[in-house]
Amino acid sequence: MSSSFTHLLDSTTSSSAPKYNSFPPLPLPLSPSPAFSPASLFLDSPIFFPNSSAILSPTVGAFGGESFGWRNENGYGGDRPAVKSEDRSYSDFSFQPQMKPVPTSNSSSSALQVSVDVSSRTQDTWDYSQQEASEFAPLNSSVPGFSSDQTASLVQPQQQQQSSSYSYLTEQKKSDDGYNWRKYGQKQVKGSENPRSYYKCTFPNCPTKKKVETSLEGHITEIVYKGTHNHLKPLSSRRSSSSSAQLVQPGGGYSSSEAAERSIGRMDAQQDTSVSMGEDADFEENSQMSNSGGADEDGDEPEAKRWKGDGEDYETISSAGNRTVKEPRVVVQTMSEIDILDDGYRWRKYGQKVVKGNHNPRSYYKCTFMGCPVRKHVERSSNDMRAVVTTYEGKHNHDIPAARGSGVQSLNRPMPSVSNNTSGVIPMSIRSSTTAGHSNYDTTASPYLSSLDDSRFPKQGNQAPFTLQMLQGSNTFGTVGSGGSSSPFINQTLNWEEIYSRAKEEPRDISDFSSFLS
DNA sequence: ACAATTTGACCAGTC
DNA sequence: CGACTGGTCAAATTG
Repeated sequence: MSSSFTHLLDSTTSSSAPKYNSFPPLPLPLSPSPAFSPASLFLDSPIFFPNSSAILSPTVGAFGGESFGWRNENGYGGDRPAVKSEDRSYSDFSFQPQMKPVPTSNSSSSALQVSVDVSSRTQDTWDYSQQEASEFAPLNSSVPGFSSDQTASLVQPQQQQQSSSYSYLTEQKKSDDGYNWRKYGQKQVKGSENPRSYYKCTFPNCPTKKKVETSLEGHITEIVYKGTHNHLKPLSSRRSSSSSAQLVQPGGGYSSSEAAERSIGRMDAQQDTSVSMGEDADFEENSQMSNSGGADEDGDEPEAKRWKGDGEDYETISSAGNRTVKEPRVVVQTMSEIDILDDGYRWRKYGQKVVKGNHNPRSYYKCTFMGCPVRKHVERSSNDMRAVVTTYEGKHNHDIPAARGSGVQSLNRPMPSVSNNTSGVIPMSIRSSTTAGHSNYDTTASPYLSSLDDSRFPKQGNQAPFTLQMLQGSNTFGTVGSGGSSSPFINQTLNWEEIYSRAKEEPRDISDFSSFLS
């Protein structure tokens, strides 16, 4: 944590105001200068992805960032409420215990908005501490043109927080972190007497959600973010409505912010009907992920993510070090493939269920390797009986068990999984455009990707040859970072919900895929 | 009349 | 297979 920032906050914040710890200094060699070039950011950033696919796709970071797993981060401070993000490595800020009871979503910020001229920064700082470090960073790095400002802000926490002398009234009317949120649910969860409230970012198509637990007294005890904002913070002066939300254009103005937004937005498109197809089309045309035969967007759950209940709690899987990343992966295989296909791991079936929208039962499996968190579920596509959709969640923390018929395995293995690094690409993974878009994979796999192109890629005889391009396309939206990545920015959770929803909702993907295979 | 919130029902996933 | 849980939806309610 950057002690300086923290101190600043502490010293400037009134006792009644929540205090946030900032993220540790970011390793990004970014310059806050207006002249800052997104391109340079992209190239110079430590989080730059070595893998070409990642580079090629502007969406990698962006969408990846969208990932929807809930990110949890524990606040520093023992008694402080914990702010979580899926990636536990991001620990960033905490609230003061003495925070007064305020509406869950409005815990802090008020003061921030006071400083108009730096509103964006102010907010950024705040957000940053909460989530942007994790969420935006990926976006910035991966989306050319995406606001360098934000990134810069990460590096330079501003002091806006000082204005902490805000009134609660103000606070209550504004979102705590500079974003506008809409509450869409509240529930009493087991094991805690504190009610949990669910919020969605009101910015059109933004997939970000957060859940906030408050004590009976109204103190926020925990905040968990899910997904990444695909836009800049709304100007403080007009935060009121989602529709009116404005993008902050920091000083040099990055024209790309719009593009970034758009591209990102696509992920959510499904979620939000407001997204026009035309935009989508544009997006694809302009984006580098065009080839995707299936790539799609979104991160976690952003687009369409919605199948009902999408917000499931994703299981977080620890990848390397502190990070926990959820990574749903969807693999579509034809029945014939399935017969011979074995991913090399051993699975224990622990459940089966018929889910809405597909009368075919979905089985649920867990990897039997001790301590391995990976799960998968398999179901026959409702749209194409020849296809089976397998969705993986998590990364194997071990190598493939001793072969049981090794030869074939290597060829068919749908998901390469190498210790923590499975992330990346899933060989064979076929993702429809939509699916891909949602993908939450961790493309971090930079190292992974590079390996993808060859050995890891299935090259079965009659199987459709997957090209690197295809892989890239599929990964395009993958989430950034994760496994093993040391950079907090890189981590993103997967949107597995979206992947999921897409697989279910967009038959076309599956069929395309099938045809592709056949 | 409108927007935001509340709240019971529904769903997917897990046991 | 059914019970349970957390997350989401969406109608009803509130401001």
